[in-house]
Amino acid sequence: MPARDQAVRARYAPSPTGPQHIGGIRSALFGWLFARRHGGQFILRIEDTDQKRSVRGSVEQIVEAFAWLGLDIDEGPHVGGDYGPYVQSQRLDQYQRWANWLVEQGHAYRCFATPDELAEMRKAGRGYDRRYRDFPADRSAEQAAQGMAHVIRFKMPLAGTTRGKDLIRGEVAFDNAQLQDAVLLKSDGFPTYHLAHIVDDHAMRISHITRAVEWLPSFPLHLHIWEAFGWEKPQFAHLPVLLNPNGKGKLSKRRQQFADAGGKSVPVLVHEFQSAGYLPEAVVNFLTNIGWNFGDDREVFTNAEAIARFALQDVNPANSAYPIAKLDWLNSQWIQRIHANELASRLKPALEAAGYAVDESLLRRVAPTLQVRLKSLRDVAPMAGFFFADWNDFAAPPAEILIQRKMDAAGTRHILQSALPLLAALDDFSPEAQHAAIAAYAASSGLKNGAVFGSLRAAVSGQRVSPPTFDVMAILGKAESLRRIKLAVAALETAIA
RNA sequence: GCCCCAUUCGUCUAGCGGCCCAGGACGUGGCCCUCUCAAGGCCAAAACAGGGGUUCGAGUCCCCUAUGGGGCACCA
Repeated sequence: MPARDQAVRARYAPSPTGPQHIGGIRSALFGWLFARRHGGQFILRIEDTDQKRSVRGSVEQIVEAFAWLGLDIDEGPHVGGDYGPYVQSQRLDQYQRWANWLVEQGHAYRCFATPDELAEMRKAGRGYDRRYRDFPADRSAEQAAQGMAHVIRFKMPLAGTTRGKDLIRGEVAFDNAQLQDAVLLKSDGFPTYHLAHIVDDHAMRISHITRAVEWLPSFPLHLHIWEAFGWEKPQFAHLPVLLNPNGKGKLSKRRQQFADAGGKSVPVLVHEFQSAGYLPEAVVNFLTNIGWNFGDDREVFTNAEAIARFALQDVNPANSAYPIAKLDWLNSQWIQRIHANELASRLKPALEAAGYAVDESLLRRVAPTLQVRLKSLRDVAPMAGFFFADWNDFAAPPAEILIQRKMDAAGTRHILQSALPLLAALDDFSPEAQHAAIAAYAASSGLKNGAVFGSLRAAVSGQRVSPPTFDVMAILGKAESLRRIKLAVAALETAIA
């Protein structure tokens, strides 16, 4: 059991195509957990060899997403490292040099087929027919020297079977006759993924390639390229992917509606989780639990706890439907789990976003009452926003809020008027003291607790749903609580008159 | 069309030949607790895709079929 293995280096190598998608993050997370488990490094490399698809600002978004989730990166374009640059468009000379080396060694060849010719071949049903595979070397070099447009293709074996070891699936086998002579270097001098990632993973000493299953079909190609270079191969793990919540198709890149998720808009981009009020701890916990499990039936665990147990061999090879409903539960678990003061500081932005000017010491007193009743940080505004509105502006809520079930205006007014002197008489205005006084009143008056407590709740909070009434009053203070109750009494007077 | 990978409750999963008339979790339903909303506790319904093998014994191994996912680009 290697607690430390300096040789372990895993990486996340996304294309900079915009906001970070949760599917990509999940793949990255498994590589990250693996690296951390073995005391290794986790590297970020930007694969921007397709100029058309690159989106400005993507790197910043990736870095922000990882920072928010608490996944630290050891080397990358934003932090540097010994094996940079970590952006492929800055490594072009490497790819060209190695592509030419493969041609010289006879492992690859120049292909002068035009786009029209290729379209023709595709139309005919089969792929590229390898027409330049045996093109004489001298003519090939001559045409290239004349500046004739060409790509460099890899010479795949024409027969036999290629076997590879996948850490998750075990041995996988492919019939070489099915494989094509893939393009390594495009006519614009940019490499394809196939060439670039191998040159980089070798140069950056990557020990374990963790990537999504869609790469499995090109695994044999990559294996042959590694062999052609004569480089020591890393280990491979092809990770399962996330499917839409209904299990149909890969999880969509775009935010969208899913019937199976109750018509709710399902978050898929990292910033959507943040703005929806999910805790990063909950999001990471959620993702870690898909395709991998803690091992002792525990569902709620920290990153550190997961790291201590993580193994790629334990990853479930099957793709999974995106179990988004579980995230709400996990989020509420995490909201209960963090310290109340920590919750307070995380709640502040949500309140401010809702337009409240937040008094931090007040928020610290309110936070404990919210801990068991928030599913999302965003729920704080409807539940407890009233604490942060200007108290001077407080107005009694309408009668339909004040009057509880099976009660009328007169009865409600009577309850509030009776409570007033009882509360006023309390020297200790703690929730417990209030509860004792009011519960005694309810019992002696023959009223249900619900009717009494509910009337008070509505009077002081202005809401039907709120944190526990006596907690609310304790936080508001005796004077403010009494003032609000009197306001409610007055409102009911006019309702009756 | 060809190739690859996968297949346990609605969903996420445990299970690596006997400990499984299949366990946990979310969700759902019920009960309890309860000042609202929650949280919490208890209970319930709910699955080994189908068919062949191998074996004393199969959810676990093999084959076929079905279904799902992915790939077959000068995208990654």
